[in-house]
Amino acid sequence: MARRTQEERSTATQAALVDAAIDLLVRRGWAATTAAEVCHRAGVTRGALMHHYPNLGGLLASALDRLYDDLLAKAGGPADTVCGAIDTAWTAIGDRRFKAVMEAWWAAGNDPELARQIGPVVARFAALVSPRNSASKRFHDPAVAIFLLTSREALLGLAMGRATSGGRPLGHEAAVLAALREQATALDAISLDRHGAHA
Amino acid sequence: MARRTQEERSTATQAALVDAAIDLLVRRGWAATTAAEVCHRAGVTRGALMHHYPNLGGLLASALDRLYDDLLAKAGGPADTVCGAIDTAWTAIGDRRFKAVMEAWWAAGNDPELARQIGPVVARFAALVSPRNSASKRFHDPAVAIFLLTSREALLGLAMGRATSGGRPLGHEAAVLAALREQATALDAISLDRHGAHA
DNA sequence: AAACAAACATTCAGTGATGTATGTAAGTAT
DNA sequence: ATACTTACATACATCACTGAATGTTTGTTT
Repeated sequence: MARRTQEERSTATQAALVDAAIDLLVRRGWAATTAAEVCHRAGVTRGALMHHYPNLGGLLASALDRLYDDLLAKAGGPADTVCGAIDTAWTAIGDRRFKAVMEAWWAAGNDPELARQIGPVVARFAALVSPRNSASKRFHDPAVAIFLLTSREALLGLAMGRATSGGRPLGHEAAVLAALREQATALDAISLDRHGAHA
Repeated sequence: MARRTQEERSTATQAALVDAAIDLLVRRGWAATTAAEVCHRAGVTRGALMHHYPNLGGLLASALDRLYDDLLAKAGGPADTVCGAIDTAWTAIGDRRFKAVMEAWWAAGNDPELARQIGPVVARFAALVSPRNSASKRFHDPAVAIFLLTSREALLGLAMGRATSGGRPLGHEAAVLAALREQATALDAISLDRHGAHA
């Protein structure tokens, strides 16, 4: 470690804090994600955290924000097929780090104060996994819309099953995913007949 | 309040504690369900709690156990149609008190110690909302089985949506439920053709 | 290199939760 | 009526977490 500029130092410790926070949320949950533990894992002291963020909540909001960007990049742009929409949603929801989002989501549901602090980023995630942001006309078909809504709930259920089983996928997870994709593909075929011709 | 027998006193305060615990879990979540707060709402002191239960976890396990019995009675016996299975599951999952179960379930996922204490009762709930306990032969059809599994995940997703929205149902909840019941009814019709004739 | 600012580290006081220990009142047996 | 047990209440010691205040190092400016 030669000489590092101030900005390099800052971004390095911020990254360490953010990574440690996400990892801790995923592994041990919201309650165990304490400032002291995050700092310990990040290899800094609580003074560093308080210097960069107003409080623990501020760090967590920032960490979730970065995680959102990561998952968004991983998922790619909005899909234009039903099956693609399923895959996009599962790319985000099925990621093991998504548990951090659920932890925050769940905690915010019980704490209005916290909801104000991390509400915006949770809303971003809600939009990411929601079919509404897919502007494709094909999704305006009521049958498609309701299928996507139902599927999203099922994917969240699977994610919850994982989260409450130590991160291990449920035994029927693969089968459920396959069934959803099959239905989606069928809907795509129908939809292509109707709307696909005049694109 | 005339003279009460010891047993009456015991059951009364135990009921008060159990009810307060469930109510608190539903309204304010796991973290806010502290021994002091539960006792305050139950109108007793922490001494009473410690007298009847080894610790807070013991009370919560007992409370969830009673809640399980309540929801089981409300749901009725195992259904013999696909649509009935959906309704049965939703009778339990859709109950507002089910949030208490989810709170415990979620917390136990992050705390092995807690998992040992409330693991058994959570497992009972898992079985209640699982299609596996329906012994009907009709459910052995792979298409039916996978549909039930997928539906259960979707119902859990809806319950989670409620829980994280202050208990208010999501806007699309009714539509999703209707869609699931419609699919279930269709499966029942097919299944009746095949197996129903020779009953 | 001196002066300054940013990036940390350390310490401290306050809060809230928990389990235990002990005291008291209500019910039960003889 | 007395001894005894059960059902509580109160008081206490402890621990974990937090935010604030202060001290120290590292980098930047001139």
